[in-house]
Amino acid sequence: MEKKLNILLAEDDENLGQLLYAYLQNKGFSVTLARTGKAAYEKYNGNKTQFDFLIFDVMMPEMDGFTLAKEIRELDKQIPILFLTAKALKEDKLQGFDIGADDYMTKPFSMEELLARIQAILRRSAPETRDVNESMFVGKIKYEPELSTLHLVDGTKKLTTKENQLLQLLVKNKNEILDRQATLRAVWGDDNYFNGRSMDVYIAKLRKLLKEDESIEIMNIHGVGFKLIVKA
Amino acid sequence: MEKKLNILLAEDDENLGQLLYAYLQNKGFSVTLARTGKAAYEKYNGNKTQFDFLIFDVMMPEMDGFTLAKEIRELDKQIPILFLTAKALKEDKLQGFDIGADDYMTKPFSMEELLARIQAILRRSAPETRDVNESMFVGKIKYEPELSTLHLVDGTKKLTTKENQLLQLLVKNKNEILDRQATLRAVWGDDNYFNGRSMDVYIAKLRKLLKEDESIEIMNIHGVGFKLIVKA
DNA sequence: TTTCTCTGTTAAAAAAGGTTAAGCATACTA
DNA sequence: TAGTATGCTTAACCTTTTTTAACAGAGAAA
Repeated sequence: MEKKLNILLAEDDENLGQLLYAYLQNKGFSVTLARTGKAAYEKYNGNKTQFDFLIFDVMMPEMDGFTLAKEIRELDKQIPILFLTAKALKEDKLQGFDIGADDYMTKPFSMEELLARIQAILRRSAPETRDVNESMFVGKIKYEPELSTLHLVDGTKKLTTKENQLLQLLVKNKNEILDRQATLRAVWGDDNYFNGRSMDVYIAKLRKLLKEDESIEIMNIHGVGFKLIVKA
Repeated sequence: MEKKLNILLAEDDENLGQLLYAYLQNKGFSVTLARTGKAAYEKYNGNKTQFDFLIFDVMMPEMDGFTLAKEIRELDKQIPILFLTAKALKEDKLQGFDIGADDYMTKPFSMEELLARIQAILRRSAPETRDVNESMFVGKIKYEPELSTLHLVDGTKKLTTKENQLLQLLVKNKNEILDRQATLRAVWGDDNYFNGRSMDVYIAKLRKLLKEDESIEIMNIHGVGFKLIVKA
């Protein structure tokens, strides 16, 4: 039984938004529609493990699609992103790919082709990495992000909101650097928070929780961020 | 050193074929050019493991791109295929995706965009899973760059971020000159940092760490940079 | 040689991070 | 409604990491 894939769609045009929403829903996807880039960013941050595919209009109020994608790319290097744009300008397309777009569609486009491109991208993306939503293992420790629970040797530990958000990001960037500033923005929501130490306090909490598995290490990259390392 | 990727390009138009050949070759790919679908099929069959990426014109004599792709898809479900076509017709594109295309470009297109799309597809198909346990030897000393650890005679030494970054660069350029300016940009990220002495301090640190192995030497090339020498 | 620039090394200053505990707000609950 | 538990932030203090300063040598050029 296949799990329904979750698409986050950011499109400010009411009509097109509704149309895409209905079409993709009908094709078996679960779709979340956001009207602005900012709304999309917040929905993404609300539950990072929720989405499997991102479709962003480039031109949107409050936060354009490129900026939005750049933010999210810092937190998730893998998730497929497809841009929609009215402009067919070459530089735009190239900028999109530079950010790490997987594809690019110029309006107007046909629904069928959009679907075909989504499927082409999904076919290529590794399925094992993505369908880990409901439960996964960090080293030997079972982790259920949806339930905010860690299954430790001495029982199940319920994580707090912040602990869970931070661990999700670390896990998603396993063996890669998780940028400090981007994390502060995503979890603590404040750009000018750079002096706060909350994040460090939470890193300490997580280290303590995870230390029963010696193969796990949260390594600091001085001045940049943290890296969750899971040794084989 | 990165492995050169092999592209099989099937294009019957002499001019476009040559142009693409030269461009992709210049961008660091190894390209095999076939003038007909049949020729491409034969080249593919000559050595199936040879190619990493396929680019097919749709309209070609003897065997069209779709038929060619269909044939090859039976033998290899994974290899990325990108179609080139003069037609922008919807049905054509959809037929292409149906066969299992990864992307589709309509002539005329820009070389840059072609490259961007190739890279987007490759980025997805090779989910660069960096091996955390990768280890190597610098002389007799075991070095795990991903874990920032050196295994010295008197125990395991954990390198700091900067020590590790610098050592990685030295090792990557073993027995070759590592340019000073380039290193400053790469590790210290600052173009106009050319007066700072941090790098020299870290060279000194590394020398101290590595001096237990006499076959290792970090040599200064006056005014240019450093060279990590490992005697046989 | 003389002079200037570049490098080697050490020590001290400064910045960033690790950790614990105290404060604060908020929600629960008796 | 007061008391209590919970989650988060802030402060404090200490450690580690990085940068800067200082001075001595080495190398290159005049």
